[in-house]
Amino acid sequence: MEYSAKQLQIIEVAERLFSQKGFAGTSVRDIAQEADVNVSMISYYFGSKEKLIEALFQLRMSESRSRMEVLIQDEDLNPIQKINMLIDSAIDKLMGNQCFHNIMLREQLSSERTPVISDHIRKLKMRNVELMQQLILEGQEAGVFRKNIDLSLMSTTLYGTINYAIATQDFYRKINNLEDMEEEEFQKYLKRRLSQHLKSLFKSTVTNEHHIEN
Amino acid sequence: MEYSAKQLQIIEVAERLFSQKGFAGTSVRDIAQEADVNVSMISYYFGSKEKLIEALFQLRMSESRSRMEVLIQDEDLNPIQKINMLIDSAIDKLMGNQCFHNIMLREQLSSERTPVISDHIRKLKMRNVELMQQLILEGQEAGVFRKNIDLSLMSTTLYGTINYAIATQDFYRKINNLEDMEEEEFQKYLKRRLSQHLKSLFKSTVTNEHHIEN
DNA sequence: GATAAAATCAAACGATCGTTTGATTTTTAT
DNA sequence: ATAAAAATCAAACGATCGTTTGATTTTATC
Repeated sequence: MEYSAKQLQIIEVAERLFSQKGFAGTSVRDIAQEADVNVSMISYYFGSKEKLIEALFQLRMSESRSRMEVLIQDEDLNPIQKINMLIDSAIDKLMGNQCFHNIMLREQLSSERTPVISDHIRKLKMRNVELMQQLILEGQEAGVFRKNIDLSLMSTTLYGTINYAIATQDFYRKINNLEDMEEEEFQKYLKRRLSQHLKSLFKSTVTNEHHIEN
Repeated sequence: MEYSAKQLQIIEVAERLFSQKGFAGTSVRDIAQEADVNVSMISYYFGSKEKLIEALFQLRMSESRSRMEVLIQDEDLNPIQKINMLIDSAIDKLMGNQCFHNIMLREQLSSERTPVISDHIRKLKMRNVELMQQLILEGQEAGVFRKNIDLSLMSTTLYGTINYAIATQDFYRKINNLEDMEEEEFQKYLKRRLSQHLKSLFKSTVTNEHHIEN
């Protein structure tokens, strides 16, 4: 599906507003006004408000054809390096599309989801979990990773941490006295800290054998 | 503030519906119907829909007077044991009030928040972060914890992981072939796995010195 | 059991919702 | 230049929104 400049404009405004105020909390008149088009253009172009968010998902999902799948095959990288690449790739993707991933997280919190959208999300999550599973199994076979790792919870920690960090970034700014930092600089800073933090977390967890008391 | 049985009934129904469909996605008529009261009773008791969700926050926040603060002082526990207690306490709290914490997470995703509510959330998060900070500093002074730990990102990982695990629990069920498990049993199972996972994560990260390449 | 207060209700309020209509303008194709 | 197609618009549609009204019933107080 190809979209005209006007259509893309509508989609992008909708993305921002859905992210800020939620789907139900955003009216088509809000979108029309900020996108500088007539209200009726939304139904005219997309059919309905519901179809609009589906178009947004369709578009963003089609863009996310990840380069990870091929990079993962690289023989020159050791398991830890591959995991680190996966972490940075996830950080880049989520922090580079904060509005969209905010919407996606909101969708996952809802119990009344559109089948079309939840299918998209399920497929994407499946890909992510399988990717990490493949990487960790590789590391285990190479003998560098410990055996008893909860694969799906490792994914949960990766995406849960990034999502939550993005959701609470204002709070992070405040308690770390970074309120004077320029927005762009702060984004870079947060990315770097997240990267260090998650790599440290994953490396030590995945490589060290140890038992948990209690 | 004291609430009658009817008022509590309304609050509890509202909590469930806000959790399932979001605040804007839930109508006062939905709430009234499921709570088996007349629509006007919501304005009559709480003043408005907005005041209703504020009452919900007020109530749940007042209940959450954590026992952690005192248990943390226990001299007989070593730093790791205290961290483990903090983890289990967080899991219990979030998984025991999934609806409310779902709403709270949604609020944090919104940029147009009610000041009353975002104040409550900020205060709660501050408490949590300070608690973990205190524990980790204690471990560092005792010489068992490494020095370069991103304190606020440890909190982010703890709450981000639990929140995301709850949000995606259906997916977790599916990929781990647990679809036949009874709901109650699954909740216990997820709690146990989360506990093991997070304790393993924290212990290895917090105790082992190592540098991160890249 | 009379009186006041609290609770409950159906109905209606004005506002806003997503969507459609039908006329008009702009663009495209011949 | 002309006809067809696409885009744009103000206006209106019916539905639903949160809230209020005013009458009625229930409960509490003496």
